[in-house]
Amino acid sequence: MTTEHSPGTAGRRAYHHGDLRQAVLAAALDVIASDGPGALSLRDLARRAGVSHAAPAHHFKDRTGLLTAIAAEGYDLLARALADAPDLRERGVRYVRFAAAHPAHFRVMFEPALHRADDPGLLAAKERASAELRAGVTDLADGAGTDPRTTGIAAWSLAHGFATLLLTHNLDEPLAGRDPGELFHALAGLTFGRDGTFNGQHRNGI
Amino acid sequence: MTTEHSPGTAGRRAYHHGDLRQAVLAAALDVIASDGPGALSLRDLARRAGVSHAAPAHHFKDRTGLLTAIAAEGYDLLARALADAPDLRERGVRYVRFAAAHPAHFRVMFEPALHRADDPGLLAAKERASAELRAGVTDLADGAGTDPRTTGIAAWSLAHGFATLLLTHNLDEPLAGRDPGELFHALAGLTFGRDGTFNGQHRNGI
DNA sequence: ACACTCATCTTGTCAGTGACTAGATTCCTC
DNA sequence: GAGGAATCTAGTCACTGACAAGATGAGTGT
Repeated sequence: MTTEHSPGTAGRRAYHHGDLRQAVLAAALDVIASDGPGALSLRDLARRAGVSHAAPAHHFKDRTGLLTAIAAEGYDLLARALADAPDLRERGVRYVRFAAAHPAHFRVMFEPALHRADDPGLLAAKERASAELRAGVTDLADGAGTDPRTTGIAAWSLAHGFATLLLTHNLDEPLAGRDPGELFHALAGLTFGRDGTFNGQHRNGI
Repeated sequence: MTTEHSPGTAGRRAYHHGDLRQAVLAAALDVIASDGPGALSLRDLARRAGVSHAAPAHHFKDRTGLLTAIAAEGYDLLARALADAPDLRERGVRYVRFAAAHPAHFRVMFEPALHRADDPGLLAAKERASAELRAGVTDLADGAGTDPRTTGIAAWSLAHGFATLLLTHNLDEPLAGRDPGELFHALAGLTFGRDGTFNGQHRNGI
């Protein structure tokens, strides 16, 4: 239960948890993924970790601090997941896979009311993820006359909408157990070409 | 403040509020739209309406009941907003406009953890909205060999993602005060043809 | 006018929660 | 091994959601 940080004190409950921050984060992700951020209780997380009710506050200041840390971690994971994607379509697939693999992070990231918007760590991670998203679109700025900005919003909307509907169980029936990434890959083929450009550009370019 | 239900008792505070249900609903939508569902407090809503802290419970049973009522009302409003749309593209625009006009409803609708999933009223309203969404896609089932089901998910994802990003303030900068509906109209033109079919169908059909 | 019933609202209460404070314990570094 | 910083405990306060019991008023039939 409580991790013993020193072998010598085996049997006696350690005063220090060892890695309370990680334990609280992990428990919080569990709760959020299954019951949403509203079901989060700092005292419950403390109980799960086997520490007093006020212990988590030292690591995260308050509830908002915990959620801010989760959001920042989420943006960081997303940025890393998107890096080095070959084209826009694959980037979208990775976006969807990220949401499926880290549902708690994803939900908290896109609920601004939950975190401290001016947190430096959050802002930095968000900027990294944002840069990765933008990078995916500039690849196709060489195309026809369509505004790349608008195109980027379209691509982001498609992936984000799919991910959101997935997490809110609105695609459970159509998926029927299939891999969400595969379905999105197929679906993106209807709107994006294999080379990562919009079909509309080709059509307009003819 | 408190509506007097009888002219004779003017000046004396009425024992009955008059329309507490509507007052609580309206206040709840205000709070949710500005600070999210997590900031909802039944006692605060009661205070705003000028009634005792337990009065709202009679109308909504509990917190979940209140949110379920909001979700049901939202699905009902959405179904009505989508009805009689000329084509899929316009249906998408209306979907986005609905989210912008009823942000609180929209947020609660797509957070299943907040409502009682087996509520009959909710299920009925949800089915009405779902039927309207499906109706928009069957219009283009006459097209080429692409799976209409997949096409429907793509269209829904695009509109839903745009709406979600809009409400989470991720499109504030690109929009810069412009009408979200207009931007989505333009954006949908990149993926849907003017007649409400996917560009990809034409391309494949050539 | 009267009794009956039901919906609505009030008052009182309970356990659980987030935030804060002061103090105890342990770790780390010099 | 001493001092300081990090981590955790214990106690408290205001607030919240949920529940129960009772008060008030509206509507209805006679």
